[in-house]
This record gives sequence, C-alpha cells and structure tokens, in this order.
Amino acid sequence: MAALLEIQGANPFRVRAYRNAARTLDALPRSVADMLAEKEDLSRLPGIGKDLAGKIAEFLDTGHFLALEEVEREVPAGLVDLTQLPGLGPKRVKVLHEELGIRNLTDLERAARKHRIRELAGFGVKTEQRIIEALSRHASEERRHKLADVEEIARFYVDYLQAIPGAKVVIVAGSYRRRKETVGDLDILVTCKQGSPIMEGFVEYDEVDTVISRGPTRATVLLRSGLQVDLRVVAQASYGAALYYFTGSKAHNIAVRTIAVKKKLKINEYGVFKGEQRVAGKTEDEIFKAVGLRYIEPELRENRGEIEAAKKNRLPRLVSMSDIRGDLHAHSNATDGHDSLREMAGAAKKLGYSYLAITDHSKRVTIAHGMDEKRLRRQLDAIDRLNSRLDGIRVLKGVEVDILADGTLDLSDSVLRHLDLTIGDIHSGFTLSSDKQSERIIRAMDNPHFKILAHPTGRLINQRPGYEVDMERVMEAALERGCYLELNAQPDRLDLHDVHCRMAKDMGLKLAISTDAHSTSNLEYMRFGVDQGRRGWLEPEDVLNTRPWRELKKLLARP
DNA sequence: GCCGTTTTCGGCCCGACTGTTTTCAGTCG
Repeated sequence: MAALLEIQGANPFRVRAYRNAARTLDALPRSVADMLAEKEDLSRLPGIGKDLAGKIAEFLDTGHFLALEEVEREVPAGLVDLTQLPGLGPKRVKVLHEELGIRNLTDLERAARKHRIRELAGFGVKTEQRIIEALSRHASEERRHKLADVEEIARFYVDYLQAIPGAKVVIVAGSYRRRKETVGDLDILVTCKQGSPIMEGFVEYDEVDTVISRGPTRATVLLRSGLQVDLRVVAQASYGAALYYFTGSKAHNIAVRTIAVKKKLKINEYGVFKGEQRVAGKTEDEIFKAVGLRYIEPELRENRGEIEAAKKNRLPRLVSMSDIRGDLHAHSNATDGHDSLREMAGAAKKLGYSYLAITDHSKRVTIAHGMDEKRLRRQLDAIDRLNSRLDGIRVLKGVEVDILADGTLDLSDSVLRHLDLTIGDIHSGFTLSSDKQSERIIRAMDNPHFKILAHPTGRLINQRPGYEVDMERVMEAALERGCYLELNAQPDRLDLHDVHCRMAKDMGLKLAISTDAHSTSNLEYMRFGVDQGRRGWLEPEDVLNTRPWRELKKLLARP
C-alpha cells in the first residue's frame, strides 16, 4: 500500500504511516489474528491508529483490503517491483507508467531494450543502461546475507582499509553492528588524516566488482560475492555522530531525531547542533547525553521501546559472552558430531566453561546415527568415566531426543531419568497446523524428564521458514511445567528470533543459549547466540547457562 | 495516517551522490 500510494503521489507522511505500521506488524512476536481474537486493541501498537487498526481487522475478517484494491485500480501492483530496482523510485516509476504504459518488470524490460526510456524527460542513456543491468541481476541477488558469512568478508576489507596510509578508525556500522541475523549491505565508517588515499583504496580493493557511486566522503561498491559495501569518511570530531547515525536502525534514528527536534536540537551525521553550534559529536556517549538519553547498546536500536527505556533509565544490562558458563547442547562422534567426548570437553574447558552437556541424537534420527536406549546407556557410562578423570570441567549427561508425531519422546523414561538434561525437538512433521504442532510440543513437555525445547521454530535462515507454531502458547506451557526454551546459536538457525527472546523475557521464561555444536570449533558459535539474545533484551539472569552448575541443577529439576 | 512535557491541529529526520540539468530533482541510506 505504501509503495503504491507513493507512486500515486500521495501525502508522503501518509505513505510513511503505512510503512511504520508495516514495520510494527512485522516485528510482532505473535500473530495479529490471535491478538484480534483475544480482543486486543491494535491501535495501541506504535504507528497504528484507529484507521489502520480498522483496515487490519477488515483484512483479517473479510480477506479484502478495499482501500488497497481501490488504489490498485489506478496504480498497477506490478509497479511496486520496479521501485525495487536501483535508481528507480516512485517518481520515475510514475513517469514510466504514465508515459509508456509500463505495468510490470516485463513491460519495463521491453521498453528498455527498444530504447524508449532514454527519450523520457528526466531519464537518459545511462539510466536506461542501469535498468537493463539491474534487470539481468535482479533474479540472482536480492537477498540478505547471513551475519556469519558477512563477518569474514568484513574482516578482510577492514584490515585492508586499516593498512591504507592515513587511516585512523575503521569500523563496520549498520545492521552488522546491531548484530542482526542477516545483513543487507556493509556500512564501513572511516576517520583518516587529510589527504589519505582511503577512497581510492576502497574502490580499488581486489574483491570489488562494480563501483556504484563515489564522492569525496561516500562511496558504494558491489563485491564479487554480491554484497554491497558503503564507505563513509568523516572527521574525527564527528566520529561518534557518524557511527551513531550509520549504525541505525533507521526507525531508531528517526525516533531519536524527533526527540532532538523537540529540544530545539538537530542531529545529523556530523553532530548534535544547537543552531549553528555543534554541542556533541565526538563519541556516541556525547550524542545520547545531548538528547537526554542513557547510552543504548547497538543491538537494541530498533525503536522497539529502547528509547523510552533509556529515558527512564530502565535499559536492560545485556548478557555478554563473559557471563556464559557452559553450553547445553552439543554433539559427539557417537552420533553426527565430529569429535570425541574427551575432545569436546577439552575444547569447552579451553573456552573457560565449567560445564558442557553432550546431547546426542535419539534413534529416530537415523541419518545422524541416533542412539537407542542401549547405546545411550553406554555413553552415560563413558561420561561418568570421563568426568572422574577431568578437572575444571563437568560433562553433563544429556540427549537431544526427537519429539515424535504424537508428542511422545523417542526414548523411554527408564533411560531419560538417568540424565542431567533432556532436550527435545522436532525433526519431522514440519507441515502440521499451528494448533497441532503446538499441542504436539506441549504434549512432549508433559513428560517430566523434558527440560529444554531446542531450536523452537525449526527455521533455517534463507533456506526454510520455521514450522507453524503458537509460540506464546508453547512458552506459557513451558513456564507452567518448569521447562525452558533454547536460543540455538548456530548462525544458520538463530532460533529463537529476537522478538521471541524478548517475549520470553517479558513472560519470565528463561532461555538456554546453546551452540548445537557438531565439532569442537562449533562451540565458538556461542557469540552469535549471545548477540541474538542481546537483540532480544536478555540479561544474564534470563539465561540458564550463565549459572554455575549448582544453581543450574536446581533450575533443571522439574517441580 | 499518526501523534501529543509545543496535545485534537499542525507538524512529521537529514544529507550525499548521480544524472540530467544549467540550478536541481530524484534516489538512497
């Protein structure tokens, strides 16, 4: 709706209102249909007023969104795809539609190849060529990159830039710094001595495929990997303001700028200004202070309540890697892991942990060489023997037991009762309805040995969406039964989502941040889980494995 | 279309780069 209204030339603030509302809905941990069914007032959500609440209800009720259908009669829906192409915004798309009758990407491609676009006022040969190039790339790219994949690219680029003469600070801002699970592009911020050839160096980097734009303070390139990278150069005096500004998120920035405006201040990437005078800019701390806010960690900057919390000095003290005392989900070579019990224990000890749970698969997961009761008993004996020889690290006896289709567990209670930790999860039957899936999981939690629900949605980032499940219902059930949920730290999973972590925290449900390591090196995935947890406002007390074993053991004892 | 320590109307974040212009609109982040 926002995109179509924009093409139509509607009031830009009305357009923004739709975008804001969409962002709010997108970040909700629960289904809007459920909220309405429970008679919640949608207009209490930020950015959603009486009108939009009504339209949302109308859509859920009737399947129709009349206002949208009306706009679509005037502006073909296919034009929205056009605005996704670089260089094409609402104004130009409107011209393309009105002058050439273009209705979708196919029409656009045809017109570009016939060179009809270059004839239009405000367009030219270059624009036409860019459109053709963009169309040929469109299908292959157009997706966000996993944070872990981007990290390596970022590290090399940063090291390279750092080595350019005159470079001072080189830092990656944007969603990368906010530790979002996926990153659209890299925003690199640089301060340097005057006359440093940093911009030349940036565009001449080996991995650069195309230079999209380049000015004295800002440039954009496309790497061979398909990742877009922006560089911004600022003076040292503006470093904090620029870092703050380019870290975003956009929604957060807009909200804080609005606060500044009310205080007769102006925030831009060069500083905070009172009239002509710069009153802050060198550090992020200064920026926050200037607008009367406590320092907000980058992971929280999503305009999801952090600004109000900062005003009231109620920000969470976020969990960090140094709080983590152990890992509660890991595999050995008894099933599909690469390394032995002893090797895994040694690696965990090296990380400074005091415990590591070995939670190998159960028999149903044949592809992972899952264990039956007999093999699991042998492994428990092996862990006992290992523990008696180990010093400074305790291996917890665990299992990752499959939750079967009917909600029963894949191993009998007679063996589960001997374990320190039973984690359960779903590896099949992904297509059940939300109700059925939720009931299946809750049934599994009814088993008194069940402790932690692992990777609760089953999603794989950029590969497969999670199964349908009513997360609030599952969390409530866990809370009632003394069970917990996992935040799986695998960079492909990061399951729970940040908004679900927040929901758990708000409900008082503790989470385990676990790596699901299949090798000693995988244990290092913990930091991705911690980052995700921080985005979900988790504090050390919200996380099971910040506890020493003595305390953790009590928490794991079902009432 | 939303929102309220300028509250029910009148505001709504801000600057850089490009291409097509000949002083700037459009796009982008």
